Amino acid sequence: MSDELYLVDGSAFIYRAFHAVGPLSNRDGLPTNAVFGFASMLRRLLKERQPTYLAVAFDSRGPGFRHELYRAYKANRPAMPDELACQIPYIKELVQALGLVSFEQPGVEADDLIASAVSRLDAAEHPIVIVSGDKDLLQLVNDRVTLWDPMSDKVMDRAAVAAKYQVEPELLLQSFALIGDSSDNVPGVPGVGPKTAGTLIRQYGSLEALYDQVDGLKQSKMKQNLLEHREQAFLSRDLIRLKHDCAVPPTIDGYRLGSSDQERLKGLYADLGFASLLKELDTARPLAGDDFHLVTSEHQLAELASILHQAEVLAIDTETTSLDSRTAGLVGISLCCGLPSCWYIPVGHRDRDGQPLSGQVSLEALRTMLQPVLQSKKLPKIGHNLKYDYTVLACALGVELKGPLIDTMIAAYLTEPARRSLKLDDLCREIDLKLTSYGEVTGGDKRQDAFAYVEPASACHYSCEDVYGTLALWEHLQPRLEEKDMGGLFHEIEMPLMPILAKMEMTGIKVDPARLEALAEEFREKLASLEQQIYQAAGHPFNINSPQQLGTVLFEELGLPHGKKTKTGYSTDGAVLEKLAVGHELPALIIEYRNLAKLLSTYVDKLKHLIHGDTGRVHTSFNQTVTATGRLSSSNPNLQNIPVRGEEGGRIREAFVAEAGKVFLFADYSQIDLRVLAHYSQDTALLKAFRQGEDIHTRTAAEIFGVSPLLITPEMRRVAKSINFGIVYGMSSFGLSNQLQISRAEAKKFIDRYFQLYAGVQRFMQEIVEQARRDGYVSTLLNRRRYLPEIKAADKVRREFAERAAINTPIQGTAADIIKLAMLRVNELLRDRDSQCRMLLQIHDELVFEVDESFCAAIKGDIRTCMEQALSLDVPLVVNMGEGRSLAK
DNA sequence: TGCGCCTCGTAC
DNA sequence: GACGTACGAGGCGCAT
Repeated sequence: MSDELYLVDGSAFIYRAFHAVGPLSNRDGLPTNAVFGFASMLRRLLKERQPTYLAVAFDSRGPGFRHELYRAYKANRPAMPDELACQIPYIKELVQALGLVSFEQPGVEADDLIASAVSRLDAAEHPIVIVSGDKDLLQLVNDRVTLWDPMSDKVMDRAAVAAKYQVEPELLLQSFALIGDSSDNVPGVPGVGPKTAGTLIRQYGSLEALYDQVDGLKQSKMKQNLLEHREQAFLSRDLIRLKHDCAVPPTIDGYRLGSSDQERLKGLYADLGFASLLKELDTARPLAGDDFHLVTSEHQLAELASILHQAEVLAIDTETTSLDSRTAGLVGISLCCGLPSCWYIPVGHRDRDGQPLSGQVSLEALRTMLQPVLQSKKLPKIGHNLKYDYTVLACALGVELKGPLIDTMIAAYLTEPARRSLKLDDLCREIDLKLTSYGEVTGGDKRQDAFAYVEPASACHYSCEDVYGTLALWEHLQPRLEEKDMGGLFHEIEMPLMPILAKMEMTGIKVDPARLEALAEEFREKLASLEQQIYQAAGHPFNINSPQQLGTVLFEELGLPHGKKTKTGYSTDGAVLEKLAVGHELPALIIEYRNLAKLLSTYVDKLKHLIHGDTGRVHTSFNQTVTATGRLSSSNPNLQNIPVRGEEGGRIREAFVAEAGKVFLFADYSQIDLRVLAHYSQDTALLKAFRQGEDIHTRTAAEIFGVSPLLITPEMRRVAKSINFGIVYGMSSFGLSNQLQISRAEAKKFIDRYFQLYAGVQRFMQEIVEQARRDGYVSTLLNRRRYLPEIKAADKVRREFAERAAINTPIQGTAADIIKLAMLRVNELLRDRDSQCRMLLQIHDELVFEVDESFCAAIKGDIRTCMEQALSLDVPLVVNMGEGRSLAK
């Protein structure tokens, strides 16, 4: 950061930019070359000089005091062309958006404003750089004031002025008065150029002194010119003399750079079509990194440890050999217990041949020295995606991170779950921190363990930046969480949940590879046979997996009636095929083929590859920052969508088996969504149904069909069940008619009847949409938020989508809150009973445990109680339990 | 070859 | 266009 004040001659640069940059215009045909040139100049200035103080001065429009002195002043200048004039407002907008101080005053030029600023601040002896190419401003140069022309990158200081004009800058005005300035139509004295003027002024010191003694000059053409143009010389001096008494900020603080308005800049650049500048907006200020320390010895590590013992907070980032935290090797760890000091401890860096580098710390020393700090229950630990580091430290170092845990990724997610990126560098960019990218530090090395080959010094810089950014981010996010009253949700639920999820992931679930293999073989055989039958029925081979080709076969070649269409062609989804199956053999074959192909590729084959060699278990990731509603998600593999319906689905579940001597214990909430709906809506009928422990679908059927629950047929119950589900999702009569294959009129009758009986539900739906419109967001019982900006969209499709989300999110999200609470409670219950009972999976409304056969009966009731008592609603929460040796139950 | 989007299908 | 939340496979078009 430079301490100098930069005074930019804005008007001069506008002209120079206009002429220097070739023709350029935006999509609307607006000329943009001057704005672009101006923006580029400022960009370079800001980037290269990183000024703390900067102001831009502009000429005033219309004639000024110099015109009053001399009508011909600048008379030789053509008027500003329209193509330039129309760009001026954009340049001023740019300067404002950049957060720069700017001045403009009636009747005076930019030079005068700069001179006034110099005069004011020169007294304070503040160093000043005038940014201009205009020689008139050289008058202002002195020991602390220089002139810099960024175009030519020339700096004019006192010495340079003296060399060029043979006089000190203080005398330049006198000299210039004689020389004149043809570009401004300032006359001067004919025949007098820089050399002559320099000589004269050096000798006499001023115009007055010169003319006092002009008689003494020997007779010459020059003397004659001086005498003849005496008035002109004095007038020229008045024209060139800069005004020093304009109103400008009196102290340096008035010139301090404000913060730029990124949104405004984005809008401006977008309007002007400045793609390159737009792109660059994303590159914020890089970190200086002068307080980043590489720990190269155990002695230094000991010193660091003693500092950390005093710490009140600790940000952590681990660098590893793999994205898989369970198996990753530790390469280094960076720590920060308060900005800006950060440390990097290298432990696993290797040379090109894979040999360990010297100047590192051993894993053992790291563990010994840091364990007390890492396991301190008092010291808060901050990380970005801390579950990753938690797992690495547990698996690679054998240390369980303790203390209040703080994950900035989760914090950012809670404040705005719909964010498109939760990556550390993207979030840091929003607080104006530019972090080095992983690709930059590894030099594009694509190996999984590329980081191990990074020089410790570069690794130190990179890793310290991350940990610095993480702490800075937390300082930014913490108040935002509090503002939204989400501190409780964050500290009491999400963060304590994180290590529970980490342990579930580390534990994994056993999968029997032999069963999978047998299944794979069977499926492959069936698929091969189906494939032949399909080709036969179609008349020729084609790619069955391509909906496009399938559409051609079904609807063009075979001429079957096509139903709905997708954006890209005919729909061939299950519902369509189902209808076609009555009239032709092919659709039925496709349905069966699709079913098996899906199971084989997504589950059987995929799972086989994910079984971990030494444990025979698969380890999913439970993602805590993905969904819009607060649910968890599961990936690699997704264990939340293992098939459960259908015969083959059950066969896949059979491949998930409990360890010898153990059984799976299943605990799932009964109708949690509808119970939450009852609580939210306070609907009398719904509350009553749940309080009396009735079968809700049968009850609903009885209501809408107007018969005794005893007379409800399975078909009637199915209809009621569809409605109950549909309600939670904001389904329309169209959707219901589709779902049940009934007419829209019939579907509408059912829905109307439903709302008659459950009027409170309808009121809730209206109110929650209203609330979303008013607040811009909806909340769950535990204060989780989802913003729904599109609830005000003019586009009906978008708006209605947001309305359905407004209805569904409090329900789905509250159910997610409840099961998270339950997981915390159950975790307490099972504390220190790891060997007897471990939580393995969460599937939205269900928890799966692996329990000692002998312990199952004893713990079952307690788990049920934990879950049922997780949160007190106005209806009871009911949990169904089951046991089995496999997930097939 | 790699990426993003589309369609489809699985779960709750 | 029409039912909310996810993950992921395979196809396909496009940029590299």
